[in-house]
Amino acid sequence: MPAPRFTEREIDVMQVLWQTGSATVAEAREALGLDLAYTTVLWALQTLEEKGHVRHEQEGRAYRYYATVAPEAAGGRALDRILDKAFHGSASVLLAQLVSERDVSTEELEAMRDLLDKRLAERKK
Amino acid sequence: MPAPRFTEREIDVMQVLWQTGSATVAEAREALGLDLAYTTVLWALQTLEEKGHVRHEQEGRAYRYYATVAPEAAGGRALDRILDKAFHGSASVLLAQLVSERDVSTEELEAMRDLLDKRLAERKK
DNA sequence: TTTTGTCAACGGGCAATCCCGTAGATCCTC
DNA sequence: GAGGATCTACGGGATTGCCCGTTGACAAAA
Repeated sequence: MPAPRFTEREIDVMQVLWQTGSATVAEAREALGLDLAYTTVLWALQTLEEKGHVRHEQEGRAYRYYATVAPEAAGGRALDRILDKAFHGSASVLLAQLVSERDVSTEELEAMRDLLDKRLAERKK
Repeated sequence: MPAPRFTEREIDVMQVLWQTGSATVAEAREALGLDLAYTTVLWALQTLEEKGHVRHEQEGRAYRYYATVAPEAAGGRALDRILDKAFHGSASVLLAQLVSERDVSTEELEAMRDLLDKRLAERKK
């Protein structure tokens, strides 16, 4: 229900959780690579939990944190913003930018085209 | 050289400049629609200029502001971030999110597919 | 000349973000 | 037990984003 909006650090931490599935503070700190104090990472996780984007379970003496928001949901919301602000709401202009000036593999391009074909076929019906 | 990164308000203001081409403070304030004080909009433009994302020319007694960054460039950079953080760097997953849960017209879908076809054809050569 | 209106510049205030040091609890080892 | 390691909780400091009121410059109208 809540529309996730993340700050800089928050999204860094979320990325770790999305990639690893879950993490303790120490694990997240390690995965981040940045040179942050333990309590800084703890603070980020606690504020994320306060906002409901993360939950934790006790694991021994430590907390293990889990994302409660799927990356696609967060990404989708961010996409909305960019689409509106920078691409006039045009998905095709966004796509053009996405595949230009960026190395997208042939396989990926084909997958993308197939996806669109499929969606167009459905629409025809 | 400059890697544009915008805050909330900044992007609002940039959007005005992108849409209208240029604007004085008063014009931008008007176009924003939000109920902001004159000096608040001025502040936003001045900080944007400080960061090099905007420039101004004298026009009568007022300044006329222009964006120095194309919306596609700003959007592309933002896309980079999302692609990396929320979509594992996969453009196709991002595309899937883009066309689902969002109303994209059939024409637009076709334009997107054609774009990908074209790009794939070029790659074959 | 006086008044009025519009403009940029300047400074201050508030809240959020970000970061860390310290304290207190708990467990493990000796 | 005592000492060390590891964890969360708590509070404070620095920075940044954000917003506005006031001031002074300037010109046009009265």
